[in-house]
Amino acid sequence: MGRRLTLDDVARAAGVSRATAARALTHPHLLKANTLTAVAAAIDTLGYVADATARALASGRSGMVGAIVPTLENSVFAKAIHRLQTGLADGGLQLVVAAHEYDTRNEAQAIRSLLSRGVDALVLVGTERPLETWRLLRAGGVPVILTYSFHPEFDSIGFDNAAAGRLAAQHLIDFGHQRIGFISGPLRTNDRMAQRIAGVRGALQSVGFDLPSAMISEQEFSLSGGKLGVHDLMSLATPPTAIIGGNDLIAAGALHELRARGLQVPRDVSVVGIENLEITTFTSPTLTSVQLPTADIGSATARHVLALLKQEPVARRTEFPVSLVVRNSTACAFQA
Amino acid sequence: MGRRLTLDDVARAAGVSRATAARALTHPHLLKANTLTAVAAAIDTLGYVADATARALASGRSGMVGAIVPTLENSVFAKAIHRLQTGLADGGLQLVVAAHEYDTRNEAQAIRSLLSRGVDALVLVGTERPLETWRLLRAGGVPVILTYSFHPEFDSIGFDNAAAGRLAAQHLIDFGHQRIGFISGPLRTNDRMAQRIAGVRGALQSVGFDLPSAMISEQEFSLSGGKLGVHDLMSLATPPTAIIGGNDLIAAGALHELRARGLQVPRDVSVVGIENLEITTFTSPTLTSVQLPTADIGSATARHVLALLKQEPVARRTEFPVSLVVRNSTACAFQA
DNA sequence: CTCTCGTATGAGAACGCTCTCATGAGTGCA
DNA sequence: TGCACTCATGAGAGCGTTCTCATACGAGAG
Repeated sequence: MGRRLTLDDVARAAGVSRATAARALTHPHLLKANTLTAVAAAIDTLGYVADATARALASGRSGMVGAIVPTLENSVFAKAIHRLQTGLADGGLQLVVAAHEYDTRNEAQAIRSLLSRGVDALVLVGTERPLETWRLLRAGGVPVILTYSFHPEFDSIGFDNAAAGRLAAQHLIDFGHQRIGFISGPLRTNDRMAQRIAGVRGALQSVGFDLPSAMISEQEFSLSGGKLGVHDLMSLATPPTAIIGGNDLIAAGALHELRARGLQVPRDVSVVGIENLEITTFTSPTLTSVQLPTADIGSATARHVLALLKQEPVARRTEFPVSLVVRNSTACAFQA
Repeated sequence: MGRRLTLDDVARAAGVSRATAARALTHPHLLKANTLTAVAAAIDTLGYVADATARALASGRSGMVGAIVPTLENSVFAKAIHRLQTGLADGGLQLVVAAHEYDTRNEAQAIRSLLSRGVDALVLVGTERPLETWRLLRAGGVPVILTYSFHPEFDSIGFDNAAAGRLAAQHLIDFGHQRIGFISGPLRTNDRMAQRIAGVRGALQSVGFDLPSAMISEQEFSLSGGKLGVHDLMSLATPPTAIIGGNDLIAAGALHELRARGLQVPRDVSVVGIENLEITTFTSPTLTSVQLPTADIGSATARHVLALLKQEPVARRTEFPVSLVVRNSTACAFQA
């Protein structure tokens, strides 16, 4: 196949210098109309495609954005990453992804790897990471965008996780519930979940109740996680009258397990989810849930990165609202 | 912060030439033990990190692998991509992802973009794409790995989609069902779904029945898709006595909608899903489903790419088995 | 004691682009 | 007609590696 086509080939074919051919690609407005078309024609007939690597080396911009998430298997991240990718692609940027699986060492490793690759921006999830990693980020010389949590020092795009917890709890409190259980996802390196718990606890405490640690069951983000969580919580001497799931999958699993145990939802136990996935309308009863702006985070992050790289002004902080969607899994507590 | 640290800095600090410093990184066995340690020490104290871009330009290998999937929002791809990414990372490779959203033009665009980026390998889904795109792939000069489908010309890793359909259908046929409906996912640019349908049709035809096109409802890959599909199929003059969902989400949605319509599953209608997600054990009744090797495909693809780049011999074709997991959503057909 | 070979290192040319600076051709004004 | 100025293009030096080729140094063979 001969060697790769280079800009020199294009230049020769178009009868111009390499510099001019290059300009046709990167600064077309600097060229006279007919030289531009000549170069364009040459590019077309030859089928030339610029080498992004060489371009990156010479320009110092790679056209790539790195994103490191806990896992792609969780829909909350899969959806956001999907939107992020398509949004970036529209702006001509490529997305490089990595999953750290809730391990800060993997994350640090991935950050190093992406930085050495020269990504133009780095998208991370959450704010919980060792000092050394923060140092790495500051020294990276690359814009860092934090998602799903907020940080005073870095650009952040997310929502108020505590409010999500508070909203769920307040709804239950309004129904007269005092003993609320929380089935959380993995808590290791997961400030989002910690904040949701804090929100629930705050709501309870503000009306004189509490969320003791026995009322918190740490599980996987899955239907089975919800099931196991119910097993935990309902085995307590004084089991909760309402349960909040760390996400909808957990809540749906909890719903299922409660019914399997012969308990009626919401008559015996109320259940609230967080995320407001499609599944909330397919459970029985349908699941009250806190709507999370998952897709918004992805597209807003894409827009943010694009603006940043175009040197356009951007808000350092974007916070999307959360809201409660009431369905049939919640009702008044019947006091014993 | 001063300028970026380069190999020359390392060489100077270690008192060797740049070539030697470079060798310490890429061909350490060529160096005398003490020069190697000297360079290693210099790298360590300076905190040098090689510039992957420059390395890519000079070596012709980028250390990046491109993957283009229809969407990351479908768990079948999210899971495989997750495994692919972690597998590649273990081998020091970075994953660049793109989603084409079932549009071949987006896919071609993404392929071009990734090729220009110099990815060392390209992972694609399915075999349905315009001739021009195939030409692009052949001319790309980069190993291409096809997943979820097989192709005689390119390395392929997947499973037999027709068998998945056949397995589901045969199970229903064994239960005496003759009129089987299929609620498929999007059919555009989706040979996997077409093959599953072909498998169902083949099984039916081999026992003298058929799968008329009226018995196929094309929907989104979602719970609602299943719901709408049931709406379609059960409105027929002679509705099916069994329904196969293009994936588990569709099947679960169908299950839900059938019950909402007062039909009992499996007494009145049997339902089979494909993928065997966790949700199959949380529906009521639990959902019979065809187990797909989703995660296997991701990790096998990672291994395949790694072997390919190390010039190790690899099987051109890897096919994982599919199997039927029988649960409570299927039973004998009651003939009218 | 020379000749040859192998091993460890150095020198410097790529890799394919971008970008600064220099140059030449027009343009408008005095 | 000449001068300053702008606009379009060319020349060539990087960007930070890798890799080929050349070289220096020992060691073993004749």
